[in-house]
Amino acid sequence: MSKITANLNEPQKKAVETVKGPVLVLAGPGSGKTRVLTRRIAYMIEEQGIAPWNIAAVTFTNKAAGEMRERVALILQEIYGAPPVGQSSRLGGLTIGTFHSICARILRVETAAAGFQPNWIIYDSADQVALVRAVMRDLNLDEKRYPPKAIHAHISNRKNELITPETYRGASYFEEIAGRVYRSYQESLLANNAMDFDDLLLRTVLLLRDNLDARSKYQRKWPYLLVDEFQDTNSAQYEMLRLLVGEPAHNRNLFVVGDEDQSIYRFRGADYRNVQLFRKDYPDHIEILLEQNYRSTQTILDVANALISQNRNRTPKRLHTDNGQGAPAMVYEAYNEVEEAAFVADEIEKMLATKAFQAGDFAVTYRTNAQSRALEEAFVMRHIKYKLIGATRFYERKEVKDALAYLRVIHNPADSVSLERIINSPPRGIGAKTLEALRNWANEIGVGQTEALQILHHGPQRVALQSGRTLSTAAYKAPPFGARAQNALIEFAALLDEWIATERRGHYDSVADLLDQVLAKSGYVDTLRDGSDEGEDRFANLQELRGVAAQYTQGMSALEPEQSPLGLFLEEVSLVSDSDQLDDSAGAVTLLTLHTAKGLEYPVVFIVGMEEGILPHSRSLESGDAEDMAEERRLTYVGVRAKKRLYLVHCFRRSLWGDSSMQQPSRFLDDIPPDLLSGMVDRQRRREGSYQRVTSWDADESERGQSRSQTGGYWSGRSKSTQPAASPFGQPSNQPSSKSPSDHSSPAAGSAYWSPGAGGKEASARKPAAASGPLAFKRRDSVQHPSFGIGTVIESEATGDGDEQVTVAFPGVGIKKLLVSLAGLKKL
DNA sequence: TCCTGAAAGCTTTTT
DNA sequence: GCTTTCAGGA
Repeated sequence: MSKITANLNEPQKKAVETVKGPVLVLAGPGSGKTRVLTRRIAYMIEEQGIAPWNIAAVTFTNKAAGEMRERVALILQEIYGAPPVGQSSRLGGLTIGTFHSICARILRVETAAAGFQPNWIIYDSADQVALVRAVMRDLNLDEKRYPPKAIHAHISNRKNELITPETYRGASYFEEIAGRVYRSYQESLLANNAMDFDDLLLRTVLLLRDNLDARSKYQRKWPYLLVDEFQDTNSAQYEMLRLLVGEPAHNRNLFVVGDEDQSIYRFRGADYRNVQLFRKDYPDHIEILLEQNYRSTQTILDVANALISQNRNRTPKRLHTDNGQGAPAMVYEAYNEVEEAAFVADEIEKMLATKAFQAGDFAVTYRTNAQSRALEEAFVMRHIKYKLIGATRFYERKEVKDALAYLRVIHNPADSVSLERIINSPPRGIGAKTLEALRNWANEIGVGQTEALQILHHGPQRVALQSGRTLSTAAYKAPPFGARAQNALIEFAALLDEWIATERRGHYDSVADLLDQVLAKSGYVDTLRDGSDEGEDRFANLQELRGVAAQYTQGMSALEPEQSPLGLFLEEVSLVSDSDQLDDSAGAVTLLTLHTAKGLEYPVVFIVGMEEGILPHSRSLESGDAEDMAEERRLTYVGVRAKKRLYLVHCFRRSLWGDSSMQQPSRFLDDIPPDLLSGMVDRQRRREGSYQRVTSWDADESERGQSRSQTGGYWSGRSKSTQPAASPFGQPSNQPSSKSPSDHSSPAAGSAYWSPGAGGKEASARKPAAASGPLAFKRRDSVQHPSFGIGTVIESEATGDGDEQVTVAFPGVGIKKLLVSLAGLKKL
């Protein structure tokens, strides 16, 4: 038996060892799917002798990709020891990346192979909308009647359905307009030598579909394909997979892992029905269900099940766990979002005080980014360290975008969107009028704006000579600028020219050098650092960007010859997401949206804003589309990812767009059986609009043994409730608790579990067998390893997939990182 | 051309 | 409530 599959349960083992595909794995939450994927890769390489360069694993975030690669390396190193001398890694040539990054690589290579400069750049969402807006202005379309954002979304959706401007057919007047914009937008992208996210997929699919050579080349390159989060694939991505796999008759090796219930990206074209398509397209596939959960307590799992079982069109799964019953999920109604945040912060403080948890154990999740503000304020006030994921994304900050725009224009002078962004930033006397004139003049000559600048700077003869092209006669006429404007333009053109030359000749060590030069000579930094705190903040962000840029050096382009360091830098920066920056440092509470929370797990999870209009979101309520509502439910389901404690919090009132309105508790709360919850609110009474402020817990409650007197709070519908009376820290008092035997046998349940001061007991009472439970090893433990001998634990941490990674110092051997499930470590 | 203050519009979710 | 856009004056 392979050591790689030791300690896996039967379905997991089957998923790893079934090397003949196609394989469809439907994996419930917390069922160890990352583990299965990483071990399968390790198994293919070491046990099956498959070359790593014949394997491609596709994920949806760069972070997941990076982690997967690290974990595979770790497994291989642990089981088989250090790689043979001269071979730095067993994983050489292994492709792990997102759909988008893999497509970008393919397109770069193919562009270069076709003899073109692969220096196109990738536009982010803001650039894309800006370009749509510019195009619509040219077409004289009313932005009020046709919001550029909506038009852009429509175009993006069509692209994800593989509809090109040529095959586009508009069914309504709006769509007819959108079609015109689409065509024009696509032309503009081409003129700017740019692609949007959707182009990366679309063009790769078209390449593979229409170009037999390219198709067979990549089919031969990657006979082994693995896909994570398969339910989040859109039509283009599914088609790309199909093309890479080839005819089903080839019986090529396709392995996909997904969970229809966790499909939450419908808005960007993801279609969980691809699971059904897969079944149909690969009738000989093997289907494996992973139903054992290693993450959560049974109660939390029951909550999740109760939520998701209301959805139709799903593959029923029976999720179960050995982790024990655990405490009920807690429902709390706060008066408003300020009190909601205060409640969350209070609870976290109390749990921190028990020492049973650290700040990094907590996640506070919400539907929309806007909800983070109140939480942040509460945390700042209480000096609780937190990290906020995603609100103002780093790469969307103005100063960062400006700096990148400079670099983009240097890399790709055709990029007029970036040029227009920086041409007068800092102000250098090139205002709207001058810009307009430049645009028109460039149009007239039939060149890009950067080239027009060069004509202005060097004269048409020299530009024509250098580019080897004939310029139109318009280029030789006097330029239409006033003296002042023309001087400003020429001065800027000279700067740009110098930078472009520096880059072309490779006269910079790292991208950071280039960035320094640009920011200094453009005067950008001087203008930014105006002495204000804000200026310093922004400058600090640029320094952070510089830190990233410093990693892109001349040396690295040897690996990817078709790209300059600058090109590599710009590409990677375009394709990272904010969650990729999520570090695992345990020092802070994490604030993040439900979407970004997917794939992560925390001992304690709060879902705030469990209200109609927030979760489910008003857009989904108003659309009346059952699929929209189903997705909101899946999103809630995805959010239920606590290992031990789950809080569902909602508000009585909430301020939205300035004014405050009454909120109804989320319908999803109604779907959870009351015996899984504590702190049940009498929602009937709530609907009648009454709200009772409770500042201290009454005698009635203290009799039940619950203590929370030190913290005032809001509570409603409790004392005169028609439903089972409930306290926030215990089970519903008149609910029979016989349902869960562990409630009685373990202090890790019921009131003691939740009350402050009982944390010590809780930690010791936990079952050591629980896979995702407490860690089996701690600092200073003496341990024995079969080959390394006796050592001392330096550090131990839970890995993302329910395993535990222990760092051990072995005297005379060195420091080793070991996975508990594999290493055969014994505690002495 | 650039700065200021007022007004409008805005918020799902992300590669 | 907050950010982006617009209008008007220097």
